[in-house]
Amino acid sequence: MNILPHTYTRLANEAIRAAQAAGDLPDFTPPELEIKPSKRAEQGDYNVAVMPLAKLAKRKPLEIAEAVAKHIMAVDSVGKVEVAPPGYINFFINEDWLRAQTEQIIAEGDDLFALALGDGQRAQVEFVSANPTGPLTVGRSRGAVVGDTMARLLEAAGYSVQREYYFNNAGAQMRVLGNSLRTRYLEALGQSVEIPDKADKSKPFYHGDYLKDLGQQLAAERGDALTGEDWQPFKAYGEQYIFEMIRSSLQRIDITHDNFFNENSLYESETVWKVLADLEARGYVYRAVAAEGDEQADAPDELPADQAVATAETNGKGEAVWFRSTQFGDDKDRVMVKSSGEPTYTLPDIAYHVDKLERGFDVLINVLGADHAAQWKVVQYGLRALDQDGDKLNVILMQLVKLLRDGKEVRMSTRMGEFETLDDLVEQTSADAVRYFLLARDHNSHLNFDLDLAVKQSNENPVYYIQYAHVRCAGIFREAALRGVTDEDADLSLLGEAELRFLRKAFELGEVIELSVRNFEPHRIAFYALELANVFHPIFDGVRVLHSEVPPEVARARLRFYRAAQIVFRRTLRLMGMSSPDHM
RNA sequence: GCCCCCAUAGCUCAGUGGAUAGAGUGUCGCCCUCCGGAGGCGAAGGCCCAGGUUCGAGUCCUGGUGGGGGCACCA
Repeated sequence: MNILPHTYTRLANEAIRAAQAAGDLPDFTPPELEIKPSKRAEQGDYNVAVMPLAKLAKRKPLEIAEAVAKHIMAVDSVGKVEVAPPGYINFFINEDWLRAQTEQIIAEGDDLFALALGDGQRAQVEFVSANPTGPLTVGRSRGAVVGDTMARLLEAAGYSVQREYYFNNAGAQMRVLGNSLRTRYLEALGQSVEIPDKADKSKPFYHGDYLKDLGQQLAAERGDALTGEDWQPFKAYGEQYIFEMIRSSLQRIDITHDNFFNENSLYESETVWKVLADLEARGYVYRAVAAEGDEQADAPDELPADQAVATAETNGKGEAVWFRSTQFGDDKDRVMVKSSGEPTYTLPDIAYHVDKLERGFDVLINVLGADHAAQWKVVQYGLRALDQDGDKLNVILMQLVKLLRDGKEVRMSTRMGEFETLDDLVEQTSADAVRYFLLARDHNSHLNFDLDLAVKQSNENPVYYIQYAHVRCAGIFREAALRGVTDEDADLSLLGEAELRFLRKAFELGEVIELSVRNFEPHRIAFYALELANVFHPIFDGVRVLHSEVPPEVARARLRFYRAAQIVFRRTLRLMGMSSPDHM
């Protein structure tokens, strides 16, 4: 399907050169102009300002616009071209052409506006990537929805997309999980156990109810067979169970990953050490007690005694291996290998992205929470240090989700067991509502998820307004079938102004997909869907099909139009991972 | 203290350097006997402050103010 502003942009730029060739404009090297959608009907459907050319051409903008407009070639999709002061060229869509596009929309069906931007390139979206320590939180859910929608849009734009989930099942977190589950298991067996206080940070423990449930399940299945075991079998059991939980939660909102990547495999393949050696060979690594140039890195004397002890224990005073990330613009160098000999998460993180690039992806997208803002930069510095194309790595950095209940913020912590899960949200609203609400926000904006509103509002929120448009289309076809009315051999020239308004909006879908993909802004589709519904409903009110005063040939044309409209809504909803109901 | 993000209608938020800044929701008023009531029409109501760049700034830059996040040999 044609992306109109592309066509118009090409026409405008060709016209400038044609005007120069004809002597209507002086010779100068013109910058590429870009046609943009108009805000008002009298300004055409798309327009461009030629003011930037005024200095180069040494002419008044209006004269330039007139000279350019004169040379714009006639093509099917352009109705007329007008010039407006102080220097705009306004393009009006050819309405006959637009009416005829109804057939094109129907022909494309579920592949409506499949673009060739990606040209078969391989893209990878990494998202969710939560370690298996508990159910998915609301914040992770936002990343899940944003990541999956981004993947759908990339597919629509012609990329071959892989959805990946990165996890670590070996760290201290997982040991805490194993120990926590062990405690719950013993508790379930009736043994007296000590549950650490939630506020006591020196005794890490996962307090969530899901581990109580799991402990009981384990006790029921295995009796007291595991009482002699340490944390490890519990960790293994918990990990497996929690991954199942996460997977099924994601499935409820129609999200499936193609690949689960275990951080540990980077050690098994020794990629981690190869990357470190490579960095060292390139001179970006040094061994030191503190970062170079950091004079007050160790001043334990100034710390209170108890903290000084803790620092000595956890930090040691030995040499660590540092990455000279400051050479790439970082605030400070980063530790890659602790003095204990154990890598920090930064080293495998860089190795992981080296691995991704080695797997041949052309575009990498990571969906991360804002708390990882500093971290991904280090990864990019690492890639650059290794002479890899760090620019292939793109990040959708989401601001955090604030959950509101009774107008108050709900503080959340997985470890405290205090959080709303993705499942909670789905149960309280619906999968469609969760997807829409978590998507319909710019990633740079904080997202306030008001639970009361989401629950209470479910009868009058945008989700239903959008889906209702699809329902209404389906309804007409049900009724038409009963009355024996069909849309075969429709004369589309009978479509009126109202239908054209919708077709114009429908044509913006291609631009929305393109902008979403180009700027990694999947939220655009959510706002577009609402705009589309806003255009649709008033039209539906007036443009009737099965009405006694509507002549049969008009009814036929309108029915054809609603078939196309239904396809646009289904496609749009599908791109958001939402259902397209026929009844409500 | 340093770094990043945000500030637009009562509330929640869109807005690609271009012409007269848009939705949803809330409030108020009105409409609909035939495929709709989870509907339609209308009204009131807004770019945090101060400079700057530009032919043109909600959008870019600088400095404030207010809010969120990050600044580990944790992940």
